[in-house]
Amino acid sequence: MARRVKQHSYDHARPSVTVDMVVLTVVDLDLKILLIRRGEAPFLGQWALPGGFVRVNDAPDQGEDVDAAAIRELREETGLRPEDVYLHQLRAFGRAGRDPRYRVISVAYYALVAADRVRRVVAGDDAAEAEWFSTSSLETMALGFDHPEIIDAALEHIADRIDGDFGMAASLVPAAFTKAELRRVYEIVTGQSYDKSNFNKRFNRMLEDGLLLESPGRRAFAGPGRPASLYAFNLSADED
Amino acid sequence: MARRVKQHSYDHARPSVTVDMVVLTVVDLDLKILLIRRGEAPFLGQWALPGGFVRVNDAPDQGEDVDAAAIRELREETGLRPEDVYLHQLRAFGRAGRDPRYRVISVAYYALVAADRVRRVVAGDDAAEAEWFSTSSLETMALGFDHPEIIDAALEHIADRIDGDFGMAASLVPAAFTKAELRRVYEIVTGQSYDKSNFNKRFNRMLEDGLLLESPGRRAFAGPGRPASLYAFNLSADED
DNA sequence: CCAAAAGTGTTAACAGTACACCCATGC
DNA sequence: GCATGGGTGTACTGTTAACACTTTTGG
Repeated sequence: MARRVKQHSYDHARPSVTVDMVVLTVVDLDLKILLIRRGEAPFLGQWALPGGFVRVNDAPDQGEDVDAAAIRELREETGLRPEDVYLHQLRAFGRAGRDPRYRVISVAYYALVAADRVRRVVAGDDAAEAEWFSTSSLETMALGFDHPEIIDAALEHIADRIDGDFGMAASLVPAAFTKAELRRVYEIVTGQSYDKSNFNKRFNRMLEDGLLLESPGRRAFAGPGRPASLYAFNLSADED
Repeated sequence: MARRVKQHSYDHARPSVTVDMVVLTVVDLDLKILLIRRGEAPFLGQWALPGGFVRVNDAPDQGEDVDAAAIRELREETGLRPEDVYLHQLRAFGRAGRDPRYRVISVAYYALVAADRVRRVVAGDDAAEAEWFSTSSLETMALGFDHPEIIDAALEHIADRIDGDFGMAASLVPAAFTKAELRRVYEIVTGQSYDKSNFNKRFNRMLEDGLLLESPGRRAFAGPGRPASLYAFNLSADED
């Protein structure tokens, strides 16, 4: 086994590193994911996750943080800033052969965003088109790379954690929302159904604990039934 | 912004990618972590996490999977095989400057292993020495790189998840163990204390559910008190 | 009045908590 | 016997789950 590393040089081959973004929003009682249609090989013309290379160099600044690359890609492809979303690193995906061209290791992130904060969807410079798809329609699509695996892992991770992390639900709901809207977000993300009364009891506890605030007297706009009260997350409160 | 990627070549700079291993075991009522004393720059002579470069190339096989690199490093530095441990990817650490030499992105893994499965500790070819340290003694040590951050993230991740993942506790306990031994593992990993009676009730439920098996009639060896019964995890049962 | 959606109350089952107590063994 | 650790029982409490019910709006 050869000695691999000397003091200020290296003789091992390096992989490319990318970030892949699983950007999700809830709209029309459905969980939607942002995909881009690839404008380049490989998988030209197929849908795939937005993302791109982490910009690195060896000296002196070494380029951007991997987290910064995720934030940059998010802004380039959606116009969203990190304070508008719940952004979290999922994990690295590093199977050999996952990119047929050359060795690429990808760090996957997911971003949860409320539908009313989605301003524009801009195709980046390696994307021809961008579009929101229902996550339930993905099975029939031929996505590029190992992106189906990344998406599945992200959806499972989110479904497992949203019940214990108010920030996740908060990021998927408009600034002012009704109890029913919040409940539907939980139902859509986890796939479970939540009893209205029992959910409201949890909701009321969060109000008492100061995690939620009543949005001043206003009510949701007209529909067939009784108008609902509006609430907002208390962003200055600590969770738990 | 320049076009970056053509069909079968690339013109962007690449980072090195390493795996870092947080290898933990419980011994003497303490959670211990395996560290190696670095035999090379940077941080020569300081303690750091075991790990090494992911071996990649561009064609045709592209080298080893990142997961395979973690398994290889584990075996090289501890002699442990993946079936002897609970091995899990934590996440990627990719801050610029985390390695002072050149740009290195690291994928961190943690491995939980029972003290009786630890056979030997072998220093790899870039490590001079290897030793187990109490995790509570790390604050006073000057570890290399961003390894304190990685270790903190791993310990927090494990403490948050061990209560819901029997596999983690199972990997930290010998093949046959007593209720008290298992309880102490939970206490040491989470930092909480568990009421003996209440823990036994959970334990007995796991017995009824077939997740645990009574180890035939044998008893733990001598001490001042009453000998305890021995149990084993039912590895063929599905968790939940 | 009726339909639809918001919101409340009631009950039983279950799991977690805090204890007190008994059992088996070495010395 | 007594100290030490293993093991059980009980009463209290809070949370969840299932379901029935009332309230407020538009048509």
